[in-house]
This record gives sequence, structure tokens and C-alpha cells, in this order.
Amino acid sequence: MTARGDHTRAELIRASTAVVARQGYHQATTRAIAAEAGVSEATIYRHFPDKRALFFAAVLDGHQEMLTWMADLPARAGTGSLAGNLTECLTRLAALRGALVPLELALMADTNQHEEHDTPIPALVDAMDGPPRLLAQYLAAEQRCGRVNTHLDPAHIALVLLAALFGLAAVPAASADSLPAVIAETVNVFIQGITGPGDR
Amino acid sequence: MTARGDHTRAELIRASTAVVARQGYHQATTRAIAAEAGVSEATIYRHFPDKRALFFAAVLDGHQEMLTWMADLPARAGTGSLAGNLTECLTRLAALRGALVPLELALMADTNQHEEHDTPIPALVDAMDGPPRLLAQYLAAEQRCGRVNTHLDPAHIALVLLAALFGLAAVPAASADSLPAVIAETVNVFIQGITGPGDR
Amino acid sequence: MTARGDHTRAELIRASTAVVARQGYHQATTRAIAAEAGVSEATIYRHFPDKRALFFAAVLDGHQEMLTWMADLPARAGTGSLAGNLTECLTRLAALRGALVPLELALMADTNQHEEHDTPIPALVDAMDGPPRLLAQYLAAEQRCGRVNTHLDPAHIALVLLAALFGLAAVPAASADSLPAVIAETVNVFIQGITGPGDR
Amino acid sequence: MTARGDHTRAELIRASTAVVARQGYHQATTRAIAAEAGVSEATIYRHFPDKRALFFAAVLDGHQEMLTWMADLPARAGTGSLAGNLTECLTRLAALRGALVPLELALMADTNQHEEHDTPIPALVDAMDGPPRLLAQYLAAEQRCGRVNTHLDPAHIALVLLAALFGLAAVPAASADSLPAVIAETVNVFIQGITGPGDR
DNA sequence: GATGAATGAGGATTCATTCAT
DNA sequence: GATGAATGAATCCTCATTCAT
Repeated sequence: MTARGDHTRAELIRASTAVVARQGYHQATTRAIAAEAGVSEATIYRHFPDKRALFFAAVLDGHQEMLTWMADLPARAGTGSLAGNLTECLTRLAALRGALVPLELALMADTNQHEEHDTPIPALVDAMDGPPRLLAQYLAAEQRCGRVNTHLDPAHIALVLLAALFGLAAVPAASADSLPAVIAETVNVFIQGITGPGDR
Repeated sequence: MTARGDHTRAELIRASTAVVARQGYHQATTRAIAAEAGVSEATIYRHFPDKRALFFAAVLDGHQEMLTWMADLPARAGTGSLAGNLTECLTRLAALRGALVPLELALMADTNQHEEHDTPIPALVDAMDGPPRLLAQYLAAEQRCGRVNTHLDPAHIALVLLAALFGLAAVPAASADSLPAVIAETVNVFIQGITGPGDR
Repeated sequence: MTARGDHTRAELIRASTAVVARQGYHQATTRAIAAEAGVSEATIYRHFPDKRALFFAAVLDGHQEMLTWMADLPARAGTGSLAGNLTECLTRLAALRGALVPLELALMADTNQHEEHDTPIPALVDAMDGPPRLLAQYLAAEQRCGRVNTHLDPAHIALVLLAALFGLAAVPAASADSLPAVIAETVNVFIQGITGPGDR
Repeated sequence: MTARGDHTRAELIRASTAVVARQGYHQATTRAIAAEAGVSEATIYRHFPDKRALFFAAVLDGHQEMLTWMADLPARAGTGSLAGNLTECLTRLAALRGALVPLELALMADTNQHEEHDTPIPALVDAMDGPPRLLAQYLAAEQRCGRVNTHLDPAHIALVLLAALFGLAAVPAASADSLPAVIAETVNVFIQGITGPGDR
């Protein structure tokens, strides 16, 4: 009989993400999360050994969704337009980024608190470098299709692209509704480069 | 006698930056900062009304250094090489980033704590968008020199470039000694764009 | 079917004793006991109204064993040697003491928690003063045999003897293997008294 | 300016002893102790790193008093009567015992909670074997005076005597006002031994 | 008979902040 | 100008206990 239990567990993960996204991780107390999930604080500890473990599960959960979507990105190389593919990719990632980046910061903040937990949490690291790797694979495939400059390391491009996306999260100007425009412009910069008159 | 007072104040700012950089903002308690500064906790409140105000002063202080350096960047448009200028700029910013980004996160975390303080703190916003603005001015000047594609909005390019720089801070791969290489590669991507065979 | 039920109940009593003895009463949580017994925490409450009731049953159980052994002690007055009888008695009691004293402390700690339970729990008191009473009966019988000083109150002697035994439990020096020697010496002190040159 | 601080610290130690003695160590929460001392819970942590440290200090404090009194016991050998000296000694010890034994149990319970603290706390052990040692010295001196049986090991006698005293603390019958009588009887048993008709 | 899930009450501890000195 | 002392509020977490299944 895990019907209720599973639901509660899922609800706790959702609540963690929601509270962190809404109030920042300083306010993401066990109290707030429990309230958001509609359970008592003690219930958290029936499902997770720690607050850390809850955050960890929440981050992993978010990455799962992300990875599921990105899994078939490499296969799309050569189809559609490069700009279109990248734009869609960044848009999808941006949607999760809002929830995930704060959660990851929260996890790190909590993790570093005790030296014992300083280990980079292998499972999480694995999950975290999924997107860069898949994006790099896609770019490499595009290089083979002749649509991307072969002089650049695909892994590097992926890293810089994602870094830009993540960095934008911290910039107040890029929030909310202007996001699609910002992403479009970002893709544009990356594709064309900034050199030259642009009217070629 | 402001001799002692000024020294203590400066020491507190230095201590805040140091503690946040070394231990993360979760450990940046008034206790830790006072200890690092070699004063008592109560002394903090003789110099700053709040912990927030202390962090605010520390962030501003850091930006001052940054702005001082960036002030004459626009005047350098057309001199040297585009890549060289950008590389130097990003390198300088990266040096400060290590101290500033954590401090700003700490400030934000503390700021959002009470709704009353949700106002974006004008002085800080001004200071924070100094670098983007100055970098945008430089890029605009380069556009006028014909070294940057005029179809792109300089403000946007600046934003994306800085976002990438900041985003890289969160990526474990880009830490420490590999940084110069990562910056070089980033500048490269931005200048050339990723399209085309690269051998034109 | 009481087959399963009885077994579970016995298992819970055994588990309580084991956990308290092994980890101390602070760690003797319902969780730990249930785990040791191989059942769920809720099962405890099918067999006992309270955690207190469980401990109470466990203490009673332990005393039962003790009383069973001590029951025929009075009948042995006049047989064997006084020293031998006392030594054997204390040795047997010491064996149980290891399990019982911690359990009783645990019970007391839990009992005093709520004032309502401050009543001395008649059944337990009866069980607990079983050993002193039986030992006193034995000593009285020995007085009638002329082997024990008639000026002393047998109840008092019994009390002091047992107190010494229990007190030794708290003394680190008297633990483990030195126990037989300590008991022998104790009996010796009691029998001879400490006065006089000892060579009479 | 430690006037206030010293007073608070002393008050906390007194409160710990009082609360543990009155309510048992399960109820000796930081809340209860702070209330008894008339300060806030947080104040405890300005004076002691831990609850454990507070208890430790309280136990040490109690032992200090005990040791001060017992220090000149050995010098009294040969003066007064053996029974009188022992009675006074046990009476003094019993007065402190009521406060100290529960405190020590509390400390042990708290200590064993974390394995790291399993070390027997050297300073405390030193303090704890002060009374046995001093009592043994006194008994040895009495042996030299010919008032105590030389066949017995003074250290052993001291151990058994103190064990009896401590053991009596756990026996409900020996509480409160009957104590002097119980002590007198105990001394009597020890001095005469239990053998013989008693009318010699 | 047994259990997984849930919880209210409470525990030790930390933090930013105030105040008398 | 500086500080030791004190604290209210909040934090994460644990426990004995209840209840639907």
C-alpha cells in the first residue's frame, strides 16, 4: 500500500521545488516545505533522512525530466534549422533552469555545511553533466553535417552556451517575459559570432 | 578619532568578503565575520545598521574596484585587437567574480528575507549594471570602428558575454587554472560565431 | 491464534532488555526496540498500551527469573558455609543485575515523566523487594542457626548487601572479569567486619 | 567585567543540579534548566558549548566540594571513634550523592549518545576516584593505628563502602529522613561484620 | 495480528540583534 | 569606539503514539 506514501513523497518534492523557486533557499525551511506540501514537518523525515536528501531527490527529479527531453536531441542534427534547434533546446532548459538552479544552490549551501558531505554527490554530478554532454553530442553531429564550424570543440561550445543560459538567470534584466527574446538574441550571437558587418 | 573607526570598518568589509568567499554565505554569520575581523559581534552594529548593510557595503566596495578598472574600456575601442581587449576584460572581471558573485548571492539571500527589503536597492543596481553598460559602450564603439557586427545590439552582446562569464562560475569544470583557456575559448566562440567551416 | 501473538510479545520483551542493555535507555526508543524485535513500531501498541508498560513487563520478566532462583534460598540456611551461600547468591544476582538495573532506570526515567504515573506501581514494588525480602529471610534463618549476629536486623543487612552489589555496578573498576574477586572481597568484608586485627 | 557573567554561570550550574535532582535527567531539558536559572535557553550556550559541558561542569563542581571536605579525612585517623568518623564521612557524602549521582547518570546518558564522546572524560574520572582514594587512605591509616583489620585491602573496603552508599540511593526505602538511621546501620554492619552472636 | 503513514509536542542548538558598561 | 552578556525567534530533527488498511 504505497498509494498514499508515493503521493506524499511526490508532493514533498514538488513542494521543495516550489518553495525554493518562490522564496529562495534561505526561506526553504522544513516548515515552509511541509506547509506547502500540506503535511507535517515530521512527515518529511518519514520519506527522507535529511533535508539534504529531499533537495537531492528534488534536483534529481528535475534533471530526469530534462534528460528525458534532451535524450533525442543529438538525433535531430541536420534536421530543421540550427538556430531553431538551439532555440528550442535553450527554451526547454530555461524552463527547468528557474526551478533547478536555486535548488542546486540550496543543495550546495546545505551540503558544504558539514564537511563530511563535501563529496560532490556522484549521482548528482552525473545527472548534471548530462545536458552539456548531450548538447555537445548534438553539436558534434552538426559539425559532421557541415552546419557548425569544425574548428571549435563541441564540448566547449556547449559549456559556454549553457553557462550563458545559467548566467542569465542571475541577471535581473532577463527575467520573466523577455526571456524568449533574450534566448533568440543569444542564439543569434552564438550562431553569427559578433565579428563582421553582419550583412553578408 | 576616525583612525580606529575607519580601520575597523574596512576590516569588517574585508572580513565579510573573505568569509563568504572561503566558507559560503551559509557560514557567513555575524560571529564568523566578527572573528575574522578580530572584533566583537557588537562592533558590527556600531558601523552598520544591519548584516545586510554590511554585505551591501562589501558588494559595493568590490564593484568599485571593478568599475575603476572598466571605466576606460570604451576609450580603447579600435586599439589593440578585439579578441585581446575582450579577453583582458573578461579575465579582469573573472578575478573579481570569485569574490563578488558569492557576496551578491549572500546579499540577495539576506535581502529577500523580509519583504520590506524587496526593493532592488537602487545604488546597488546602479553599481551592478555598471559593467554591462561599460562593456556595451565599448562594443558600440567597436561597431563604429567596424570591428563588430552592427546588426547586434551591443547591450545584448554585453549581457550574454557577462552571463556566460558568470555562468561559468557555477560550472565545476571551469574552476581554477583552466580558467584562462576557458576564457580564450569563450571569446573565440563569441567572435567567430559557431557557424561555417571556420576556415574562411 | 495466540501462537504468533505470544511469540511477538516475548520477542518485544527480549528486544527491550537487549536494546537497553546494549545502548542505554536513551537509545531505547520504540524505533530501536521494534527493529530489534523485527516488527513494526505500531505492533508494540497492539501488545502494550505504552512504552512504559513494555518496560514494566520486561522488568517484571527479569525479576521473575531472579525470584525463581532465590525462592529456595531461605531453606538453605544452616547448610553449606555462610560465605559460600552469600557468594553464590550475589553472583547470581550480579548476572541479572546487568540487564535489570538499566531496565529499571529506564522505567523510572519514563515513569516520572508524567506526574500521574508517580504511583510506585504496586506489582513492580512487590517484585522489586522480593530479593531483599528473601535474602532477609535467609539471614534471619541463619541467625536462628547461630551463624549470624543476632543484634543486626536481617532486613537491614540484606538491604546493605544488595545496595553494595548494585552500587558496584556504577563503579567502573568492578566491571567484567574482576567481578568474582570483588564479590568475594565484599562477602569477606561483610562477614568479618572491618574491626580488629583479623587474626582472631 | 565578569561580575554578571560569573553569577550567571554559577546560577546555571546550580540550576542543572537542582533540576536533575528534582525532576530526573529526562526532564532536565535546556528549557527547564534555563527557566530554573532565570535566563533564556540561549544564554546556556554563551557559557557552555553543549548541554553536556554544562552537566560536566556541574558534576565537577559538586565533586570539588566533596573533595575539599574529604581532603583532611586521612589526617583524622586514630582520633575520635572509627564508627563516628565513618558515619560523618558517609553522611557528608550522602548529602552530595543525592545531587551528584543523578547528574552523573545524566552525563553518562548524554555522553554515550554520541560515540565520539565515549572517552571517559579524564578530568571527571580523576575527580570521581578522589573519594575512594581518600577514604582508602584514611582506612590504611586506621590500620596502622590498629583500629582496622589488616587482612583487608583498604581500597577494597572503601570501594564496597561507597558502593553500598551509592546503591542505597537507588533503593526507595532509604530515602529522605530514614537516611541517618540507614547510614548508622550500614556503618555498624561494616564495623562488626555480620558473623558471631554480637554479644562479645 | 500487523503495518506503513502521519503527526503534535518537544529537544538541542544557532542566529542576528540589543544594551549596559 | 568597543565589548561581554543576554535573548526571542527560528531551525532541523526525534519521539511516542494513532489510525486506516
